[in-house]
Amino acid sequence: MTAGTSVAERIADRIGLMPAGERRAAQTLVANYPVIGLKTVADFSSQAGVSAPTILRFVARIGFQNYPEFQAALQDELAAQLQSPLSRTVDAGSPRGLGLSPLLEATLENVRETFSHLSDRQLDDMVGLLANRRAKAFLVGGRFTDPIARYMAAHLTIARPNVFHLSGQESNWRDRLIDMGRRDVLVIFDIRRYQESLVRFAEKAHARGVQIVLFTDQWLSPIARFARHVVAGRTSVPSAWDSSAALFIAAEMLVGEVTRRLETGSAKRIREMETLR
Amino acid sequence: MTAGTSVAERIADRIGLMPAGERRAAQTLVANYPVIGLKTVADFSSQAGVSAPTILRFVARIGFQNYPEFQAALQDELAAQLQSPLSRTVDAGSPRGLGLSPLLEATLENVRETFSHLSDRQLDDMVGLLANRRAKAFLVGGRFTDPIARYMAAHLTIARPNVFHLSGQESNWRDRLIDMGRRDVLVIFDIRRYQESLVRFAEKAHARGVQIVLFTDQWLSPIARFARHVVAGRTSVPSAWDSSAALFIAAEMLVGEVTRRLETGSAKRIREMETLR
DNA sequence: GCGGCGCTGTAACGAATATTACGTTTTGCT
DNA sequence: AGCAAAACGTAATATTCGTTACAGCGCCGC
Repeated sequence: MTAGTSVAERIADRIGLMPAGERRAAQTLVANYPVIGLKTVADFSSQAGVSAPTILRFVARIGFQNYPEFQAALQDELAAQLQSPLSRTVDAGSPRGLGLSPLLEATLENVRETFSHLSDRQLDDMVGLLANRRAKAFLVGGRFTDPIARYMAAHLTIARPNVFHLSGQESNWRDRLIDMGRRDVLVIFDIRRYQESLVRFAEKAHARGVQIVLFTDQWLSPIARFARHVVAGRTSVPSAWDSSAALFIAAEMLVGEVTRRLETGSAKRIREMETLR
Repeated sequence: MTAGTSVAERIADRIGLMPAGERRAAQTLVANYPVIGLKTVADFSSQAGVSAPTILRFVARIGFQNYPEFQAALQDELAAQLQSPLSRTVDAGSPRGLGLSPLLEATLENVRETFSHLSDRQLDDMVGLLANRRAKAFLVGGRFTDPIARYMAAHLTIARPNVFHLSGQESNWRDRLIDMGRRDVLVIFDIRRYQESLVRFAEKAHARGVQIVLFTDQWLSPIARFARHVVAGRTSVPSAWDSSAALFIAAEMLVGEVTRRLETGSAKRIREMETLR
C-alpha cells in the first residue's frame, strides 16, 4: 500500500510514469532532498522551473492528499533520521584503520550519497533505454566530463551496435542531429559551470524527440529540463576541483547492467569482435 | 549582528536571559532540533505548551526579524549539514537503504583497498613529479583507460603548462618521443589485457630517460618494469567489465594535490585563463 | 498590602499560501 | 495528418498562517 512508505520510495516507484513537468519536480526534490520540500510551493515550483499546480499534482501523484501532508511526511522522516545514531560506521577493516585522507573520504561519501538517491527503478529504466539495440545511442560531455562520455562509449560500443561518441566542435555535433529520432538516446554529461553549447544542443535534440539521459551535479544542469532521466551526482570535495567520481561510477555501473541485459546477444558480439582483432 | 551565527549558537547565547515561556520554546526547539522549527508557529507553540506570540517573541529575541526568516536559517543549516559527509545513516532496518547494490559495494571496497596500499609518501612523490612546471607531462592510455588520461590532462592543463595528451594512433605517439627527455613525465594508464602498443611505447620512452607514472590493475602491466611510480588499482567487480573507478579517483586526487601544490602559481594561471574565454 | 512593570494568552487583522477552475498547448494514437 | 486525451500554466478563490493590538495575570519592590 502507499501509506507508510518513505517519500523517496514513493518517488522511485512512480517517477517512470510521470509526465515531464512532474518528473522535473521529482528530480529537483531528489537533488535537494529534502530541504526544498520543506519550503513553500512557490519556492519549490520556481526552483524546479515549473508552475505551482504542477508541484501539487506531483505530490498528489505520490500519494498525498495535500501539500501540508507531504511536508509532514518529510519532517517525520527527517526527525527519525536525525534521532538515530549519527555515528558513522567507519569499519576499520583495513590495515591499521587509519582514517585515510579526508579528500578520499569525501569522495566516497559523495558516491554513497549519490546512489542513495538513485532508485533501482530509475537505473532500470535507463538501462532499458540503453539496451535497445535498434535505437541509436549518442554520447557527449563537457570540458571535464567528456572523457567519461568516452569511457562509457568505449564499453557500450562493444556490448551493442549503433553507439556514437560526439567529439570535437559543437558544429560537428549539430550535423549528427539529422540522424537522431524519437527512438534514439542521447547521453549528456554536464556539470557546472554548465556549457551553453551543450544546452543548445540538448534543446535541439529534445525538439527532435530524442530521449535524453543526463549526468549532472546536484545543482542540475539546465538540460534537466529536457531530460528523460537525470543522474544527479554529488561533486563537492575539499579540493580545487569538483569530483566526478560519482558520475564515473554511475556510468560504469550503467554499462555493466546494460551488458548484462544484452548478455546473450552481446556475448556472441564480443566473441565475434575477438576474432576480428 | 543578526547574521553569521547558527541558530543553536544564538539560543545558547541568550537562553539565560529569557523569560520562562520563551525558555520553554528554546528548550523544545533544542530537544527536537531542528524539525519542530520547520513546522508552523501553531505546531511549535502547542508542542512547547506556550502560545503562538511567545514563539514569535522567542524568535525575535534570538535575532530574527520574523518567523519565515528564522525558518530559512534552519533550512540553510540543514542543507549544509546534509551536504557535508556527516550524517548519512544507512543503518539497517531502514527500508530504503537496503545495503545498496553489491556492485557498488564492491566498487567502493576496491577504492578503499587500493588506497590502503598507497602510501602518502608515494603519492607525494608523484605529485612532486607532476607539479614541476618546467618538465613536460605526457598522458596516454589504453582502449578503456584513455578517457581517464584525458580527464587528468584536462585538469592538469589548467593548473600548469606543458601538458600533452597523446591521442590517436601509436604512430602519432612515437613522433612525440623526440620531445621527451630526462626531466619529463609520462603518465600511462594500462589495465589488462595490456596493450602491446603501450608497452612498446613505454619501453622507448624509458630508454630516453623519461619518468613514467603507471596506473594499472593489481596484476601489474608489464610496463611496471619501466615505471618510476606505480598505482595498482583493484579492478575486480561482479560485472561484465572491470571497474576503473579506483584509478579514476586516484587520478582525480592526484590532480587535486598537484593543483594545491602549485596553488599560488596556478591561481594566477586560472584567472588568466578565465579572461581569455 | 499596594501599585507598577513585565510576561503571557486571546482574538482580530492582514498577508501569504495552498488550492481549484478553466483555457491553451502538447502529446499520443490511428 | 487529424482527432482525442492528457498535461501545463494563468488567474481567481478559499484557507491557513504569521502578525499585531490589547487585556489579564503574576511577580517583585517599596
